Amino acid sequence: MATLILPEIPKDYDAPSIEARCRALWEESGIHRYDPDAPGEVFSVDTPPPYVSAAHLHVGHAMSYTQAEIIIRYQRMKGRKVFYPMGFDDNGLPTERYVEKTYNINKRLTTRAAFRALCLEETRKGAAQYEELWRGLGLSVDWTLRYSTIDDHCRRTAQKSFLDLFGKGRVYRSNEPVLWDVHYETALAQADLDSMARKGKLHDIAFTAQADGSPLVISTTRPELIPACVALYHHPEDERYAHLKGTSAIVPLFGHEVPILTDETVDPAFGTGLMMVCTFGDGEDVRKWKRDKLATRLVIGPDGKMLPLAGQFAGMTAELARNAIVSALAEAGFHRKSITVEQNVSIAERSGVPVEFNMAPQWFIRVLDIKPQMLARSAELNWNPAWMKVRLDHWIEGLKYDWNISRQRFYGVPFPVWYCQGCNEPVLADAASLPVDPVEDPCPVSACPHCGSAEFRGESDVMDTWMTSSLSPLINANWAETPGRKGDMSLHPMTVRVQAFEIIRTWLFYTLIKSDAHLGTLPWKDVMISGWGLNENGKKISKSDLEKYTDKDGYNRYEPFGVIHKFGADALRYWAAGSHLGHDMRFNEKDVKDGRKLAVKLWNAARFVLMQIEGFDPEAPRPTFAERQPEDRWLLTELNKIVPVVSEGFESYNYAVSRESVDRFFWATFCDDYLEMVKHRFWKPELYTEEARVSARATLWESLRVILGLYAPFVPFTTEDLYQAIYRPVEGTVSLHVTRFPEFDAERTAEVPEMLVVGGILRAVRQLRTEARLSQTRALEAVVVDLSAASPELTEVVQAMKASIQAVSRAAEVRFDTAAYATDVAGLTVGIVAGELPEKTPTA
RNA sequence: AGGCACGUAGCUCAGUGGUAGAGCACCGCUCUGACACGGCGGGGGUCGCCGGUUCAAGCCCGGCCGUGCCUACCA
Repeated sequence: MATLILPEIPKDYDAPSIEARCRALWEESGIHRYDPDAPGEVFSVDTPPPYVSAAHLHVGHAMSYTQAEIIIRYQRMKGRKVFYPMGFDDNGLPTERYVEKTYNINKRLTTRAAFRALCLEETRKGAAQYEELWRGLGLSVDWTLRYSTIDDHCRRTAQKSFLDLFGKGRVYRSNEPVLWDVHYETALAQADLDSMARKGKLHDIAFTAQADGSPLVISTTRPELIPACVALYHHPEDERYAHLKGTSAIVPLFGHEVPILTDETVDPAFGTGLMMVCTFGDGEDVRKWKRDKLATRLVIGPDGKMLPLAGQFAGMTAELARNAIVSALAEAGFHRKSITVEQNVSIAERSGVPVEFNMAPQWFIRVLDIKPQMLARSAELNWNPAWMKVRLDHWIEGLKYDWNISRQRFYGVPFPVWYCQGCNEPVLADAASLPVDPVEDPCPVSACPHCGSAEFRGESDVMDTWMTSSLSPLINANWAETPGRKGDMSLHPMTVRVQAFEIIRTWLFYTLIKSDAHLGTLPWKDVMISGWGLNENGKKISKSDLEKYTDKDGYNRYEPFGVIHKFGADALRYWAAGSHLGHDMRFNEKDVKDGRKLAVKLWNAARFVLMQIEGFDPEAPRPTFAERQPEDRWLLTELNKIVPVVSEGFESYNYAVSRESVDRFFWATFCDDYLEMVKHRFWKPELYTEEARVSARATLWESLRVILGLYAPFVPFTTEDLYQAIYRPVEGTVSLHVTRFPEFDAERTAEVPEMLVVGGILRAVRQLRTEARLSQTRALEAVVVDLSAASPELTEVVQAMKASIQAVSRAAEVRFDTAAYATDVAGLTVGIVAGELPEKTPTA
């Protein structure tokens, strides 16, 4: 059998060329492609479709996507059939605004189809940038499974979802007070709200009792809603106001009469204990309005300006009207006092302006009735980390409104609905015709089945963007049965949802709703929730962070392409694996340098191994484990020990535990100790048998291979490139990433107690060298071992390990004599004899 | 206001009952035949504070303080 000619590995670690080689290999070999017919269990991943128009990519994105991908690579190496698609979200306000701005177009002069074409074009550009980053990071996405929430398949799926929910009675249309964004002039869902703390003024305002003209003082932070006042309330047991029961009050300035009612939720201790209820100040007003059938007096319009009911204040913004009304009240003698208070106001997440209520017919998905069911679904899910579950549970418990899915915007997935102009009944699209746009497409029926009218109007509202993205598992599984689309319903439920924590209440919650409503199942078995990569000050990475901090090469510190360019993709990935799942992590370049160091160290360790094993034939029989040298048995045992630890870390999404374990072994045990020891066998052949070298070569060959496997999910480029050069010619597998992940070897578990002695002497000699100011590698005349206090067993071990002791000491001989320095082995003391310094420079 | 997470060496973070850890930074020594993007050694912490349980607590329990996030109708 011919000896294998081992390859030369370039001396310098060159990340860009390594990455280029690997990317080409992965692309050509198609190893990331999902093959439904392959054997094995499926591991499918529902990963966030980013907003392409947002395009502010930073290292935080790289972090969370990488954390998930590390697990995916592991699962692939465990032999699972990986289904890893990538989508892009191009619905919603961000895209609409972006395209409007970029092309400077007037939406009223274009059609949705034309607008959609522009969005698709922008999506294509934006997605290309994302794709380049994902590929650059080594994400093993199957790009043939790509989807875009604007494409026909996704629109079809979203519209099918609507039809199905309509058929099941889960969707309804109603003219209700809805949360309203006065900036973008659209309805919102509860999940689209944010809150903002600010200082406000609490005003005491006098109403007038209808019965006797006495003043009734209420406290309000929203005096501009006084014209909208429809009732006063007090607590039913508040004796101060008991006599008002059944009477009414006159609203100051505006003069209309409102009833005085009671409600348990009124806090008698707040303000005067008397409150006004308006159309509509908050959700509580809406609740009382519904329950007590109060009058309706809308005073704030869809654009946030005061309506005619506000009288002289009509046309003002609510903000302006607030001050103007207070002044008018003061002049008229109704204003009593004002105090400054801290208040929390609800704002629209997208526009940042305080939300108002508006009334318009909207489509809703009924969710309030299934809160307990959703909490049960939450409990069924395998949450990683487990404590993220309460975030969803709290959200579900706090839900107050059904999910409003109507948006009064131009662009998005249309509702597949027309309305009869005669009786206003909705007519739904045919399932077979999806996707449709009712603004442009004709109504599927020629006469209304209810009233016979032939006039129809297509719904011009579009769906909430989450209506589509909440279907990602069903988009992937081709629930809509789009022809030519990969994937089928055997993929649903998927294995794991991967996302960050801030979209638990939206993406995660809505997806649970959809799979439950459509199919009565969970959308996935597991969820993996990542934290955020923060800037150096521990804050969210902002746009200005991405504008500042640019170095002389033009690379921004938080910008992933720049980081990859400077340190390599593996370095950035390694950094990403440093935070425990779900925890935020501050980004520092110096921490990325650690990743770079690891990659370089791996490279050099591999080069070293190749140098030492020259002449090794990987296909020839190797010594059994029992036949190996003690150092070799020890190394293989230590390596074998970490394999289950690493695997269990990955299985439970705790990649950080896995990384730490491999790191400790690789740096300390393998490089610092074992490689240093094993050198001697090759450099001092006269002290060792050929069997000892054969044992070393076999051990180096095998252990490097396992190390590459263990590190493969973290640093896929470096490990792959080394695998290609060293092991592929022997093993024949196209890529390291489709080889089997290292497995625990039940035979390689023998402890090697001799190594405790050798290790103890190694540490002692290193210490003694430092104290004597000697280089660690300088040859010593002798290492002195004092066995006077040693047990017979210890003495025997020392004798047997004499060559190793000499090796780790780099000493010309081992002397048995008295010595003072205590090792960490009981009964064993050592010393060193430096001897003459070798002449370095030639003598004259 | 409630919930969750966090508070461990100058910095970033490990450490789920048994004598305080890593990396970076710092101070020495070392350019030795894988690697100076390296190696060896060292200094540095009353583990936020106060109680409790235990033979034993950074770790468990209670309370407080601080930070971040989530939730919340105090009009």
